[in-house]
Amino acid sequence: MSNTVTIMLVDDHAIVREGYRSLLQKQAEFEVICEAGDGNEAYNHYKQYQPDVVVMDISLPGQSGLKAIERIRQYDSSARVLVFSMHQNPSFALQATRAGALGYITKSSEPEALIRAIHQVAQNKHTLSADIAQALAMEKLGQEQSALDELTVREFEILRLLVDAKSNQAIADMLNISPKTVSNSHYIIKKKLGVSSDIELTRLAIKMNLVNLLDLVDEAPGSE
Amino acid sequence: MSNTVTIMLVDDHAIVREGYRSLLQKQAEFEVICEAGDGNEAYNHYKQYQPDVVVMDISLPGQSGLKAIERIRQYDSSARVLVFSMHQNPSFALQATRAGALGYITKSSEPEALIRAIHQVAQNKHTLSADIAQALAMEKLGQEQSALDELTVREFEILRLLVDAKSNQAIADMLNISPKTVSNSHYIIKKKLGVSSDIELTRLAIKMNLVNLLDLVDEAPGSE
DNA sequence: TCAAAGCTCGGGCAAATTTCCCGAGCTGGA
DNA sequence: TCCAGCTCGGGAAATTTGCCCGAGCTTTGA
Repeated sequence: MSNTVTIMLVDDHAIVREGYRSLLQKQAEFEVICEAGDGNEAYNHYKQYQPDVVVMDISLPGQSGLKAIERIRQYDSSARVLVFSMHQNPSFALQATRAGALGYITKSSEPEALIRAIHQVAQNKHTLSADIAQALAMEKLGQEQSALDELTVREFEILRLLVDAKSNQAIADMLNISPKTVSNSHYIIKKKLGVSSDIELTRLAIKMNLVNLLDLVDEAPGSE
Repeated sequence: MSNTVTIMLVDDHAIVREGYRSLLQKQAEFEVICEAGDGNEAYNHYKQYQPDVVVMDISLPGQSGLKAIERIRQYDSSARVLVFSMHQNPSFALQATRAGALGYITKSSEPEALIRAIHQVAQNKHTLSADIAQALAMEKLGQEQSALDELTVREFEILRLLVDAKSNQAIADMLNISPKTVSNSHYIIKKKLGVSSDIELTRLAIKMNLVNLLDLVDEAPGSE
């Protein structure tokens, strides 16, 4: 039997992809057959190359990685996606699995953990990195359920764009929905999260690690 | 003469380091002789291994990577540090060079750019990735001033209360003015600061250090 | 001392947005 | 098949924003 696992890497940074590619290629049983820099490309490449496993960073700029997972899973309901993210917030893991990811592993993990996780996912098994599993367990115990989990996948996605200071129109264009829907979602999100102003919303988002504080200082120069 | 360039990698994510190591080792003339996961370790390892070039992600959690650069340069004023960061904000590059870095390159760059940059830095030459150079030039043209100085004292005061997520009515009571005045000021402030939504306003305020980030994290529900 | 300039405060009012409710069209179970 | 829940957006009232205005200050400087 062939043990080779074909892999697609999705990350918006070319160098980062290159690094992972090098790392993964050391494992004889892995073969990185394609890469993508955004959600759209990921979807198209998936159809084209049919990798066994998709290793994806969901924090893609612009088009959400979550959406890409959904689309890929829609196209191929047996697609195996491993989310590989810098976010240690369990809510991200939750949203990712809701979107159809089989595994979620943080970049803080050991390299071996990534290797292991890919093997797991290749065998269609769920996998979570230790830190996330722990955090999730704590959350379950503590009942301190993050209000973020109340949000649907779509709402979560919209929230991320909102707190990224994108306009309703821009979000609407990005998600191919009406600005009115964005505005409605904005309202629902605030309601679910129990905040009454955008300022509170932004603070909450930062508190919840939905906003990378370092990005704040970043304010990309040529964006939009 | 020996063309080999010895390198220390500094990044808080082990997997990421592993990836870069794989990538760099492909170049025969590079040798990664040590790694560090935080600023302290970077400093100690530098003293111990004396690498030719330090390739460092400054976005380390906790102690800043900038601080580490300063310490390393203090110990060895001829240390050659290449900052390798996800941040496209030129001010990061500025801060990095102030701290003593010889080069600054973003993760969005091509892998070859990283290789080239390491060579440059090894030869004690300055280097900037193209995107940063461009952004810096733009900024010079754009004359980005501290917009906060435009605000009157009163406006500044109101701004601080606003981004503290206080309601118009609460602020009005606090300052003994009408909510309408608060609302007017709110508008004027946004206008002066050149933002169009409260989300942008909040982000800006955080960027400008008007908001105590510790306060934000403080009330966090399920963390720690 | 008077005028000019600038701040603070708030009224007015049209335009825009938010808030809340509603129904339609899916989809994934039970 | 039916139910539940998600997504999407229309409608309409309530609220806020955007912009302009003028009235009282206080400060500055000729």
